[in-house]
Amino acid sequence: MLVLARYGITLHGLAFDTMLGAYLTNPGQRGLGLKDQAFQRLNIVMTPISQLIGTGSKMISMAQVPIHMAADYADYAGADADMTLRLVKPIQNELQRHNLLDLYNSVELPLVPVLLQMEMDGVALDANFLVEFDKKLSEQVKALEKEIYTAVGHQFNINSTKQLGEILFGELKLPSGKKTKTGYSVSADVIEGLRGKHPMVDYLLEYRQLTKLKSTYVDGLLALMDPVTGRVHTSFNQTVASSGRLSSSNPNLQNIPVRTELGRQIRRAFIADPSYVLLTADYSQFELRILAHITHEPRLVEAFSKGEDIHTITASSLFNVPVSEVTKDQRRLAKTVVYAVLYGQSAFGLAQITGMTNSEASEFIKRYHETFPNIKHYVDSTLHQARTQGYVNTLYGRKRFIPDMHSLAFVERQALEREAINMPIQGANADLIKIAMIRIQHALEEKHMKTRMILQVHDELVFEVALEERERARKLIKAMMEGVAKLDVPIEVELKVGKNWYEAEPME
DNA sequence: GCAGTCACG
DNA sequence: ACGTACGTGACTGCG
Repeated sequence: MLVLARYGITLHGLAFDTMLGAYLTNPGQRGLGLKDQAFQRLNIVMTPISQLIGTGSKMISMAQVPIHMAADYADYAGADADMTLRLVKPIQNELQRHNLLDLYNSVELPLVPVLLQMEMDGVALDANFLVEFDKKLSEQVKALEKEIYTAVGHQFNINSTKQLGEILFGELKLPSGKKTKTGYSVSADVIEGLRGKHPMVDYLLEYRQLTKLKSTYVDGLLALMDPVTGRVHTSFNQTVASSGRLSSSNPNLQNIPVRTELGRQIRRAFIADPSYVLLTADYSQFELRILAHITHEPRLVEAFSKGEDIHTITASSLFNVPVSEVTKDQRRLAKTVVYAVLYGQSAFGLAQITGMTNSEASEFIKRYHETFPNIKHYVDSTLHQARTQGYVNTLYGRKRFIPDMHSLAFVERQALEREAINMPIQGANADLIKIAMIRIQHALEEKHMKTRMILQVHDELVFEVALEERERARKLIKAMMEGVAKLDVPIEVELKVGKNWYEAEPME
C-alpha cells in the first residue's frame, strides 16, 4: 500500500493479510513472512529473494535486474501471489478455531490503513534545532573525552566495553562487580556504584548520556529526515511484539527521551506545521486500571472510582501512614513496588533497583498482596491457565502461547511465568488503544478535519492539530479515548498541547 | 551478526 | 547456590 501510494494509487478494500493473520494465531513466533508460512502451512519451499538480488553490499534493486533474468523474476512474483492466496484459507480457519476472527476483522485489519496514513503523514522536525543541539553536544563530548583521558593517563576507545572494563578494573583496580558472558559489566548501574572512587567515573557517565543522545537521536533523526518535507516517517510494525503492542522503527519514535531533563530536550525537535499545534493524549495509569478491571480488586476499584491518586493510596498502605502524610519518596517507591509485583519481580530484583535490603523488599511485596488480595488470585489463575491450556489471553481474545514449563529449570520457568502474568494486561492495553486509534481516524475523516494522528507510544497518541480545530479535536480525542470501552473503573486521558513535544502543557 | 548498552512504555 | 520485572529498537565494537 505504501509503494502504490508513492505513485498516487490508493488501495481500497484490503481483503486479507496473511502475515497479520499468522501473527494473531501465534504472536510470539518468528517467521510470519510469506516464505516461512508457505513452508510451515503448505510444505512448499519458496525461492528466497536473496537468490535473485543477492545480499549485503552486493545486493541490487529490482531496477538493476539484468533483462535476461526477467523470466526468473516473473516466476518469483507469480509464486508470491499464488502462495499468498493459497495461505488465506488455512490461516482463516486457524483464526476461527482460536476465536480470533473478531479481533482480526475489527481491530488488526482496520488498523492497517490507519497506520499507513500515520506513516505517510510523518512528523515534522526542527532541523535547525537539531543541528544546533548537535554542535553543543559535540563540544561537550570532546571536552569529556579529554577529561577522561587525562584522568586515566592515556587515550583509549571509551565506547569499547572491553577496553573500558580493562581500564576500570585492571589498570585502575576499581572493585569489579557483575560480569557478562564476555568480561566485566560496565553498564550504568555498575559504573554508578563507582562514583567517588575515581575522577573519571562522573565524566564517563556524562559521556555515555551525551553520546547516546547525539548518535541515536540527534544524528539518527537528521539522517532519516526527508530533506524536502522536513519530516520523518517511521514504520509501525504490527506483527513484532508478542503482547500485541505495536513497535516503531527507522526511526524508533516510541523511545524518544523523557526521563532526564537533557534527554527531554530532544522533544523540542518534534514540531507542528505552521498553523498547527501538537496535542498529546495519554491514558493515565492504564495498565493499573486494566488490572483493577480484570481482578475486581476492591481497593483498586474504589481508588480509581473516587479519582484518588493510586500510588499515594498504595504508599499509605505499604508504609502504614495516613494518605495526607505520604511523602514524594514513599509515593515513588510505592509506584515501583506496584509495577514490580504486577510483573512478578522477585524481592531480590526489587531490592536491586530500589536500593533497599532483600528483607525490606520481601516485606513490601507481602504487604502489597495483603492490601490487594485479588491480585494474587489473578496471578495464580493466570498461571493455572497457562499450564493447563498452554496459552493466556486478553479481554478481547488476543492469545499468547506459553510453552510447557514442566521440565524447565527454575530460572526459565520463572521467566515464562512472568511473561504469562504480564501479557493479559499489556495486551489489553494494546487492544484498547488500537480500537481508539481506528475510531479516531475514522471520525477525523468523516468530519473532514485537517487534524492528523501522527504517533502512538503504547498508551499515548500524538496529533498535529489545525489551530482552528483545537477545541473540536480536543473533545473528540478525549471522548473517543476515554469511551473506548466500559471498564469497572473510569478511563482517564490527560491532554497536553504545545508548539513542540517538549513544551506541551496541560489543556482545560 | 552477536553482545553489550541504553532509550522508551 | 543461583539469578532474578514485562515489552521493544538503535548504536557501537568486534570477530
